[in-house]
Amino acid sequence: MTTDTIQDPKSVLETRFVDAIRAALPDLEGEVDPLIGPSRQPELGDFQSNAAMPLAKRVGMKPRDVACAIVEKLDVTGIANPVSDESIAGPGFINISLLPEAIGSALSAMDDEDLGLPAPADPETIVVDLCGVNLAKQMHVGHLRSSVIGDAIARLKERLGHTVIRQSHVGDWGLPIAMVVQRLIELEDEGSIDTKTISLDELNTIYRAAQAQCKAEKKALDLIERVGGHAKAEAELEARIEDAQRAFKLAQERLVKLQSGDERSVSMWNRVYEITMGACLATCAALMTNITDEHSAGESTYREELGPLISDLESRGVAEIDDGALVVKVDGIKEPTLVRKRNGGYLYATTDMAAIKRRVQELGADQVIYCVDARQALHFKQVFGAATKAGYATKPDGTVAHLEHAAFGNVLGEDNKPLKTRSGENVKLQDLLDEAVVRAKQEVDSRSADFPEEERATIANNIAIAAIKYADLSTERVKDYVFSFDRMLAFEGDTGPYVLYAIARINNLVRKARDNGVDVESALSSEMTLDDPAERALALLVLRYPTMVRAAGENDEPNRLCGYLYDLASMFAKFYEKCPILKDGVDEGSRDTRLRLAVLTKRVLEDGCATLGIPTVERM
RNA sequence: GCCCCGGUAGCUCAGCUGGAUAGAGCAACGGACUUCUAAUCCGUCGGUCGGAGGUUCGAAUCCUCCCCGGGGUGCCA
Repeated sequence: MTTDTIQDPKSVLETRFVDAIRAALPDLEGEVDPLIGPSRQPELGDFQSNAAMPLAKRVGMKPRDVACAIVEKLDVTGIANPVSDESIAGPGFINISLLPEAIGSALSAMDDEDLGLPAPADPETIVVDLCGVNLAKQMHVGHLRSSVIGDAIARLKERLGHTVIRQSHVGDWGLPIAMVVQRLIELEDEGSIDTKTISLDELNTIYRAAQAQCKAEKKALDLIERVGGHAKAEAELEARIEDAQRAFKLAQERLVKLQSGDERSVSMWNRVYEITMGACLATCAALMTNITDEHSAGESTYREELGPLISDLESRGVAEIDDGALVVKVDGIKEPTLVRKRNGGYLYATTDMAAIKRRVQELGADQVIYCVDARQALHFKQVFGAATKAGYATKPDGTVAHLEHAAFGNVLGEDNKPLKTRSGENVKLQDLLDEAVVRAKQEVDSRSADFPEEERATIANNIAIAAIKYADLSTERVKDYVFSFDRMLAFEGDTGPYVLYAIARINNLVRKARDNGVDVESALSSEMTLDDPAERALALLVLRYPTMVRAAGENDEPNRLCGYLYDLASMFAKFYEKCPILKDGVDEGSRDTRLRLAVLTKRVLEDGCATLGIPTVERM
């Protein structure tokens, strides 16, 4: 960047204001925040400083007098219109109107490869835990959020220049999996299934049957306990219990075989793994998330590490025996973290501690972000506390990694209850995607009948995925949200398709300009002079992009960037209505400025979508 | 019982971490298409920001208590 290009107006104003405040209040000690932000009232200016009010308290003056003193010392040469007492409003807001050429040169400065977001000098290594499917189970809407939000957070961190390692903590180990493996082996021996061709749906059915069997036992035992050994109840349930207990015992034995590397058990487990991951990773691909096999880090991969980890906790006195179980007690957390059951078995907290150890000490994470359901809040609080206490979150250089649970809420149906099918089952994620694509295709077919069939299919697919992801990303993460095809695909208002439409319009504009013989390349490097209010408003919003990406990325809040992209698309639509570009009577200067502004807007929209993992379309 | 998270327009949601008159979309009503793509734009209607106190120049935002909804709470994951 050359010295004569003007930086981001906000940071320039911040420097100027700090200088003015120092000059106006020479006795002031401590930090000074000029509190510069976009104007709340665009008719009064482009930016405002709210610094006078808090400063007034510190120096014991009236806010307005402080504002006057600041204005007197403020030098905005080269960036904004001169300020005076007229610029002060209300209790002491100072309004600033930028010079058109200052906006123009700031835009030119931003119009480079990285769109005003250069790579940081000290990038971090960040592990993002996402997706987290379970063997023998389909992906459902819960995985939608973990995958879509997790991938968006990962992309945001990548966009900020950090090194991201995605980790899918696949539920691929433990008794439930052993039950499926056991059942499959039985069914194979009976000759009633062919494991070479079995589908994930069939596996899922077997999984549920195995689970139900386990639950039947527990329910029966509970019932007997309640009726106090009633002879009739016992007789009625005896057979079922016996059956369930036998299955349970066989599953436990199967788990031991699996753990000891028994050939048939392991090969069946491998088959279950292949089938599940094949289907789930295909869905991840359909969702256009960057989640592949290389990101899978199943619970099974930690199994050899759990024993040594427990020994370590015990020998160093980090964990203690409590009522027969091994627990880690952490100051400030009432509930101790259980890491070993009375019967010697390990728990999910044990595996999660091993995961933290690996992620921090082997993968070198400065930060580990868990994109997991909000109901796990206490679990992660416990695990983070226990792992930190044990030193597993400490890197070899002695720094302690930041562990964070990026929690998300439920996906609800239109009845405001967790989304289920009519028969009360979890909605399969793939079914959800398929339906969205079908609906989008109908819309594209009717609106763009002249496009080739193959292109319409691609457009429909991208619009559907964009609609689903935008809907999932645009609300506050921790809140539940209501899933509605009609709303997200309505193509009206605050939706993914609306943002894509703005991009498509700009592409069309450029295409048309070329057709009209406009020298687009030279227009895109022309001097920009912004006169019209709609141009200025759009330009100022474009300039906020780097700040918005940082805010969204640093706080793990993709919804902020979503909101910005909608605002930008909306502002473009207003600009597009008010500022003709290729129409007759537009002088070349305005045309080139507007064309360049439109194309820069498009680049920001596309970059923002890419940063969130939202696909775009060339035309629609 | 204790802990966590929510409560903003009829509906679905924002609200830039304490700033000026609380904003969008949908729904309702009224306008703008031989058009640089109307999947758009403009206007009207719609609010005791769950309630009550408090903190201060200023509170949807911070602190306390209460009400409502959801979730969690030691040997499942």
